[in-house]
Amino acid sequence: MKILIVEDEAKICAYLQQGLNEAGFVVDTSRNGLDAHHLAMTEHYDLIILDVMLPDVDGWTILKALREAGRDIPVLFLTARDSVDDRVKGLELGADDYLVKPFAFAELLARVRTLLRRGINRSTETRLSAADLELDLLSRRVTRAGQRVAITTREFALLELLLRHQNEVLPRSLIASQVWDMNFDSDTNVIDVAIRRLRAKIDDAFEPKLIRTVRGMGYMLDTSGGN
Amino acid sequence: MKILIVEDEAKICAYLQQGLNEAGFVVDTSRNGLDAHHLAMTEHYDLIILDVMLPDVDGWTILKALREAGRDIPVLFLTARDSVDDRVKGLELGADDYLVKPFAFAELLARVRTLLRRGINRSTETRLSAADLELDLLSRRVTRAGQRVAITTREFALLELLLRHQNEVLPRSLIASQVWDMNFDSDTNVIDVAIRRLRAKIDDAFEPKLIRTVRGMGYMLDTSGGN
DNA sequence: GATGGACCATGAAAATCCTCATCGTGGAGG
DNA sequence: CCTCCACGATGAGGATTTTCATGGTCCATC
Repeated sequence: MKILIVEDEAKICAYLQQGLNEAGFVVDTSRNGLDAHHLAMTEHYDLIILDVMLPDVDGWTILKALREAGRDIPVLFLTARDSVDDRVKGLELGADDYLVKPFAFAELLARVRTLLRRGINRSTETRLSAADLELDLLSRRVTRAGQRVAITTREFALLELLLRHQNEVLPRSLIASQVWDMNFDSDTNVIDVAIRRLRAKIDDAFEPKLIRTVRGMGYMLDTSGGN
Repeated sequence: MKILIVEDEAKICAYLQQGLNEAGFVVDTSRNGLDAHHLAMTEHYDLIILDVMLPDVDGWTILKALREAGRDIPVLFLTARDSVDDRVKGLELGADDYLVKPFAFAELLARVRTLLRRGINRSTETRLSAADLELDLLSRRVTRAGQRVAITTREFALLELLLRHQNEVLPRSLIASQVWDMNFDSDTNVIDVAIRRLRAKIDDAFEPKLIRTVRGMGYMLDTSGGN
């Protein structure tokens, strides 16, 4: 599997390359948009990791050019934490996933694998939702019944996981591995507490309750309205 | 590469197995000490991951038996956070590394790889030290000039990294990748702050200063006493 | 239907961590 | 030698996360 990394910051670029190499991928890198575009048009890549902020041409432009040239390579966007609105437009151009800096390498790797596994692109997921709960992956914004809800990083990760597996029971161990990097400490209740915080924010003041406890199993995001 | 996991807690066992499988290892598991011993004696493994707390025979006994039978398989111990003194003895029996629960999977994987890479066992590292600074890997205890110093998880990870690479300059990016799971946010000073906290604990009140800043490069643990 | 135990919920406190603003300092270039 | 600038140090503040203690609830068993 061959991956092209387009990222101007040398350190980040080097570490992504190293990390992905160690994970068994062949990796090319480009530090600017023009070379990136050229490479993407001439070489064959299974995936492109594309920083939006580049010194010359920005990421969207490159993506757009690729798509217009009929190239259906999966693209994983790297975006900076701020400057939200700007970015939305880019993702609408056909990126396949996004990642907001800063991020853990494990996270990147997981997404890379997902993208590669599902083959050619499956169009952008900008938001997830269940009932009247909406979660905007790009801006990391959450609304319930139209109301904006403030949410922290961990809470977001947890909620995203729940939403990506609606109506599936998620065992604690799975949650721990996804949201806490597989930190399975049998005698801690971090997850319970995190669920509690999440409920306080998105369920306490609303109906129907979305987060359901499945005794002895774990938690699930239940859209059936309770039955 | 074939690994044997000996761990009684089903969840942990399953997740280790899954994780290591995905990382490309062949994995057998055992939920108790007797089977584990039997497997280790009959099958060929490149590494054994061994929980000390088992329902029947404890980890040390198994390790001891293996060593006495002349089996030089690398062993990675999993220990619980508490009950410190008990454990020290086990490690003296010839385990090759240890890991204190809870731990991140990334950490486990790193150690597994290290152990496999360096081939047959290289005897236990129970503690690291530099000048009058001592760090007990098992109990996660730190002393400077004989005085016990309280330390947090992150601080410990950072200090361990510095100690494992004494007199080498560690670039920020490397530190970020090791201590923060490759969380490279170019404009944050988490590392600086963490170094600050560490210095406050192990350097401020002592001489010589061990943590040295290498301008433009990073930090290093310097045992040369400053020159 | 009572009892006990495992499992979960919850609030509050404590620990830890990160951000931010400001200050200090070393070194290059004048 | 002086000035300026980039880089690092530092303290304070706040946000987040974790721990802990307690209380509630479900369910198996008697």
